[in-house]
Amino acid sequence: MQKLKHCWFPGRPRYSCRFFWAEAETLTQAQELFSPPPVRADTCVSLIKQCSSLHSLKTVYASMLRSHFHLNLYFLTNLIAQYVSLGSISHAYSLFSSSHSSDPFLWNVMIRGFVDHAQYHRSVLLYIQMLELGIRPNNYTFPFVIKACGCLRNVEFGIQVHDDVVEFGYESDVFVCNSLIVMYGKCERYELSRQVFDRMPDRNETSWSTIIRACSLNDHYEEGLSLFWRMLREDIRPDRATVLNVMACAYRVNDADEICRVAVFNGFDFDQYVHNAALGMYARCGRIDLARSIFDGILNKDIVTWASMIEAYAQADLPLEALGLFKQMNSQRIFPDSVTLLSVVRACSVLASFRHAHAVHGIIILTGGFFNNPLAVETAVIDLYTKCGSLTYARKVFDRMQSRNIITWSAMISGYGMHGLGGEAYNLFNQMKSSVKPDHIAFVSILSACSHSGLVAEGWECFNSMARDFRVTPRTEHYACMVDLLGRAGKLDEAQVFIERMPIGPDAGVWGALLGACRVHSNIDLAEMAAKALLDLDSKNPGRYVLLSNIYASSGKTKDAHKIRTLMMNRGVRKVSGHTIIEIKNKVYTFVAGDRSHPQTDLIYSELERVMDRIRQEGYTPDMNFVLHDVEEETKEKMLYVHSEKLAIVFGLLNSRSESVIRIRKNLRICGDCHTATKFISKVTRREIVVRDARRFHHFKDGTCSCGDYW
DNA sequence: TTAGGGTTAG
Repeated sequence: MQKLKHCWFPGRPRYSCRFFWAEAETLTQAQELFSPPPVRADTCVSLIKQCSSLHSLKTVYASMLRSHFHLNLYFLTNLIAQYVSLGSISHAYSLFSSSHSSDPFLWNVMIRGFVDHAQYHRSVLLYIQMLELGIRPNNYTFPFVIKACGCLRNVEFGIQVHDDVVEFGYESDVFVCNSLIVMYGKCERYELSRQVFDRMPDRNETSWSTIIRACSLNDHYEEGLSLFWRMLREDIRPDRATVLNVMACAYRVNDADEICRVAVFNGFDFDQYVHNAALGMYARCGRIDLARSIFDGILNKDIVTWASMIEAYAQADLPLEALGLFKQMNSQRIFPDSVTLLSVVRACSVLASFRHAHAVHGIIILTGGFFNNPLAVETAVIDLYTKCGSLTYARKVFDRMQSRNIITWSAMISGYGMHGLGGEAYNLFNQMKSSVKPDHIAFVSILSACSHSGLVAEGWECFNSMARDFRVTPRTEHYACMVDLLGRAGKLDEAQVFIERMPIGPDAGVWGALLGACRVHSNIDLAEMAAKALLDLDSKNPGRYVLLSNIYASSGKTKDAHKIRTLMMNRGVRKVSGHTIIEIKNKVYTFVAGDRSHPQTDLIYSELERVMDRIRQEGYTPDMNFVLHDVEEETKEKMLYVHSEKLAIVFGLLNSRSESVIRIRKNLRICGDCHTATKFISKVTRREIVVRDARRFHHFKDGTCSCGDYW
């Protein structure tokens, strides 16, 4: 008996067969019978590249072992590259490790292999190891490593690699620079992208394409467009990628038309990618009709075409159209991918219909999870259930998930926050910390949850831990959450000092939070200060004007209130009209203030009178502050009792079973008087009423609201 | 052996 050591065996590329024992004679016979023919040097690489399966590649590798070609660096590099392209990163790395080579070509292939398989951390580690071993990276190494930094959103390491680029003399290489532009763009450091672009001695089409992409990723749409026009003026012909990138920058129909003209002129009139992007572009420009005609004009609709149109409807607040299209897609037997499902889920979230949410969740289960990103879809379902009012279902999905990432945890934490369960959100946040490092959005979720529940100490604790424990630098949205938290809790002076001490300039969100707190606690002086900053920073937002006007009105300063309304009109800012929707017996009904369009109008109004009488007897008094200058967007002529919330609730009372929960959705924040009235209605009718407004959920039961009047 | 592109969860 002897132990086999160097036999070929396709399943084990490192030619050790320690689990097999055989007689020496048997081995010799077997080798003679089954050994693959030796490979020839002139055909070795083409043989490797022809392999379309791991099995055939392993056979070629076995032949190479017989000829000792695995010791040839050129052959080995090709072999590793082929293992990578066939998806076996473990075999590739095993061969790479055994080679102990310091050839940068080989290292580049392995670094690229990790990047191609989304193992960005490993590619970065390999790059570090390469430097430690004194192997010089070259112009091919940097694009791979820089891409990994961009995908990891690790700008700190990206900057270090950029330093290496300079040190090794590749700062003028067009491939390296283009990679840097993308990496900085992805890491939200547009100014660095632009710096690289401006300093490039030579640019190619990709340089223009990538800088425009960096613009769209960082919301610098105007700059993206102007770079595109400049590119055309410099007689650089846009390629498909440039057209697609600039389409993501267009938010005006005129620009969209112009880009389409350029696209057609450059021969992209029959390009499906460009058609799909154009569809999305027109939808973003508010022309859903044009988006639909592009959709209808595409004869061979691919999955992206369908997903883009469904998403366009969802974004345009047309959820029923989105769901209708999804149904049409299913009837054509087109299997949805995860992106389509995410758009469908988003449409359902807009609809806030528990029944639809349940149905869509059912469809997702029926697909058997045969789509590329189940984690994203399950996370979206958690968000969907929380937005449709069911924390119980959201939590069930959360608990049954096999893996969770930071987005999953944040979705659940936000869900608790939206429903006023700050304590649960805080517990879950602490639980999360042991498995996942919180990012900046997770902190927004928890700070906002603390703010909605008045958890001041917990909010401070989380805020202070951000930079100290997790190296997350607070952004303006975190400061806004803290101002909201302090302001709602009545600590207006503390909120003001907090703003004064901010290391970054307060934005509209921060001032808006202070203004909102001033409204709750009737502090007119501070409100004026916040509003002064706000009306400059966020002059197009109608809610800001209405809020300030309301503050003036409720403190008797009707002239000032009127002045603000006039300013708003003069600046051409139009109010968003408020509406409330309710779903009854599989049908969705929409109400606006003073709505008389419904067939049951007479019945609704007489029932409304009756309900209002009953709640008055219970102690309800109308809050007249909301009469002349209603909370946000409804016309001031309307009387309180015909607010859309009350009409929808009464409609629900008339058309649902007495034991069922009434669920309504308001597109803006609930009016203060409606909030009070709904508490009374829940008491006198003994009905549970769930209101989802633009900010959060309110669960009304037995005369109280889950928000504790803290909204 | 290198860079960029249509839909995309908190």
